[in-house]
Amino acid sequence: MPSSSIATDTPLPGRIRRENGERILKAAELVFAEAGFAGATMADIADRAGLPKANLHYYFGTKEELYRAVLDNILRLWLSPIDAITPDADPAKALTAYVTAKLEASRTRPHASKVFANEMLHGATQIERFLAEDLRRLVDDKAAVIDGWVAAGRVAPLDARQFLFMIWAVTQHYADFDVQVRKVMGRRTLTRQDFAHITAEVLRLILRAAGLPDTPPHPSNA
Amino acid sequence: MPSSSIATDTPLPGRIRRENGERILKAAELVFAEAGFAGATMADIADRAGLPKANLHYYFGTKEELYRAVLDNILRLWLSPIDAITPDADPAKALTAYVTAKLEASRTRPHASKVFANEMLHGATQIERFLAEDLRRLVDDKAAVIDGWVAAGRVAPLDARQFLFMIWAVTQHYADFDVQVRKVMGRRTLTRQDFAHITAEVLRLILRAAGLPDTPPHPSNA
DNA sequence: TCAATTCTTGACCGGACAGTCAGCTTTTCC
DNA sequence: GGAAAAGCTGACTGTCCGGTCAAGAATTGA
Repeated sequence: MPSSSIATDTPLPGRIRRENGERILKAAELVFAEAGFAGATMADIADRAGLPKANLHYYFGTKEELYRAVLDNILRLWLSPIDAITPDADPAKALTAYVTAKLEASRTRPHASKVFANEMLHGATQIERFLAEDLRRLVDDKAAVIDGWVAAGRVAPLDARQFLFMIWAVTQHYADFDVQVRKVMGRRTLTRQDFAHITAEVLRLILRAAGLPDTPPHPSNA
Repeated sequence: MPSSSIATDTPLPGRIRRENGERILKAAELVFAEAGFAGATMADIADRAGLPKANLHYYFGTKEELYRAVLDNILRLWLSPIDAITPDADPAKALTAYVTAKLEASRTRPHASKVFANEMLHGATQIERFLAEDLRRLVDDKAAVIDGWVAAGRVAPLDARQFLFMIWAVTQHYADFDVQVRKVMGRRTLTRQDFAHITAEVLRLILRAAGLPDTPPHPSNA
């Protein structure tokens, strides 16, 4: 649907490849999210992308290659919002920004979250290295930042790694376990309003867990 | 392996059925946890149970029937520890008991947790009714209890449902995403000691989220 | 002991699925 | 305009897997 923009109509070498590649990746993310790697079929992905199956194999040699491409996209997406956590940021503001961004990702990209969760659940064979290297480094960094906050008395004493796990677990829960959330809350779907409420309540819990005072969101003019 | 107890050696009608049934269920839980429903094969389950494949179909007609039996076992297991949450319990004690029990379940029954998570992730088609009826009722009940605590000023203001989701998300995270936790913490496996540490830190966070004072665990003689 | 019941299992079947390929069309670039 | 490159696809194949079955072995209960 973004093909209605002006530039994409310009015929350029590689245009077809890029457009179809993206179409396939999008369909694949959806199908992998719904069915998992094993349960997904190339035929189903092809149908949802509106392309014949053989065409998928023209762009991505194998199912596993396609799956890895989907995961790559997701990992890139995954890491960025944590940038909010920096040594001299205000802890309450930084955590608010981070949690809000993670919940927003759960709302707008639930399929990405589910593919990631599924990969974890089944042993993370495709992204072991990512976890053990990139992610570990990142967590070490951010844990050091939070430790700094603790040492400076800016947040209450806590284990920074478990605190980060908690933020991940809670925010991704609303994408990964959305069925459970919906059934228990008696909703057919989770609306933007539902997510606004959830964000406020989750922020309250997480900020309080960090020993930060609840700041009721009143329109400030600072 | 529990066949070394005295009673089970006594030949009794139905003994074989029970023993083989349990063996298959145990193997199935493991394989479904590792591979998901679609990725699991009856042949693999049969191998792990040490039985020929045709025998599985004698006890459980179809793969789906076997899967449902595995899920039934898990759901029963899932609900029980929440009993700790009652109107006139001490909130700190009740929550400590609940969180500890949930983390202990993640440690001792990680496969059960993963099967459950996988079922959620892929739309909960087998347990929709359970979620919408049993679980919803239970959550309504327990949320009312927690609301009572809030109204009495015994815990800080919070949305009881999101608070329960948070406890579930965090505690189950250590079973479902164990790979991530291990890789990031640089552990090959999570030991009992690791879990003791995790339990203490998670409790600290959750109790503080509920506005309950941190009580450092010193040996009391009350 | 012996018939009825329960349990066991190798061999087999049909359908579904990932992946291939040869021949075709479209696009690119000079 | 035309050759080369890139893109497309229907038809096919080999494998894997859930499920069946018939014939036999073990267990039960009298």
